[in-house]
Amino acid sequence: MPAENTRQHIVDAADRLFYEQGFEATSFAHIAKAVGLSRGNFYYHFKSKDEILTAVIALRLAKTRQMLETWEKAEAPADRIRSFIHILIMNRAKIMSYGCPVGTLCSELAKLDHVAKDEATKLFTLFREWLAGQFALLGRAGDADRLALHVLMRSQGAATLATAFRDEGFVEREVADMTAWLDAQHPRPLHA
Amino acid sequence: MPAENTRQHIVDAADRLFYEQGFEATSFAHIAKAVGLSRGNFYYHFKSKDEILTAVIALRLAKTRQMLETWEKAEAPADRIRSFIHILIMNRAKIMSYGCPVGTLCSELAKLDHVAKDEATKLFTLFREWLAGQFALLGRAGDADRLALHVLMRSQGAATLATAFRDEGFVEREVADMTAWLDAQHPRPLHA
DNA sequence: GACTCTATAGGTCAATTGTCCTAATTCTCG
DNA sequence: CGAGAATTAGGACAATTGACCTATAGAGTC
Repeated sequence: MPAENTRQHIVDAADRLFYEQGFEATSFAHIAKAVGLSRGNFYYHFKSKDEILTAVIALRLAKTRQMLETWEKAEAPADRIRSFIHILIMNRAKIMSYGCPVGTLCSELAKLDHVAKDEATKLFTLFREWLAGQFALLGRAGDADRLALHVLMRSQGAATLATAFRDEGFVEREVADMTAWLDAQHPRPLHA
Repeated sequence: MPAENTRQHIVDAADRLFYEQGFEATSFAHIAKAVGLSRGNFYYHFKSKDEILTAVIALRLAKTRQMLETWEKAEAPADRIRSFIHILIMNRAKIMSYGCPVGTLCSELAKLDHVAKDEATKLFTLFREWLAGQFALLGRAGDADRLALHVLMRSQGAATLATAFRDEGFVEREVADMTAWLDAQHPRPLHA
């Protein structure tokens, strides 16, 4: 029982630290201190640092799926997409400090040419396919994937610039722009 | 004479390695090996790793200014902005492997809460102000900065997704989209 | 040739890295 | 309780990190 608990604590701490400091810059000692565990004990739960990374990515995938499910509660696909866009507002404080958790992780793993980089990209794929599904429901099945990538692209760009300039007003303006763009994609509400 | 030469070699190698592997992941030994120099000798040219980073950022700022000057050769401001947009095409191979040199550096330094992070942001500011200047020439002085940030945002988003998905077609489509958007910003060519 | 300044090599330093091992503790269940 | 498994602590490992040091080679000047 405490085993699964400890494991979860480790993954939670690693998840936070990988986001705030980056994967490479976060050491076993950092995670151990955050969890209040001895360094040696780590290797009972995880055989390597890469294994922790895999667990963190799996956790993020699960959390993301859960978040997407929550957004499905909204009736209108456009409202669901708005939920996605509004993460930028909801998490603006953390984004201005550490960027987008998905984008920065993928970029770092790409530079390191890490084995798990494709696994991390699945986080993007999850959003991509979900967004495409919503655009299809909006009657844009023909270019749903293109539109999904467009929304992803704008979110990523906004997050990167938000981190660099630390400008809250910029984030709000970009979200407003993006929402306006979204409305222009489905002139007649609910035409599905 | 060979001193300035060696120093330049170090900065060039560090510039490349910081881009390809990231700042944190690049060690003195890596740079030394790349230049073919002994590790110890480094401290004659640079007192610390941060000092090399400062030199690299200064180099990139200088290179960027030079690049912007080159683009000014184009008569029409819209063509100049198109030059900027086309970096995505020109450097697509490297971008798909390592992302945007500016965006990824700023993101990494933000996570590390590094002293030089504001200095790195100046790279963005350079593009931002130059782009705003071009939009002003297009008769959009009123919202020139907003438009400049928009172009920067799209470039950053496109670069991040290009790295994650390694999709060359996506980059080309985004550049086409962005160019179309640009044309829509100045209906009458050269209205300045 | 002696002197000075620049530049380089190579060694040393403590600290930290990821990894592994063993001994001890705690827990579970018969 | 007691046997066995699950979990933990703490140390040890070689390798690497950024940083510093001294000795020396080289070039140029007086």
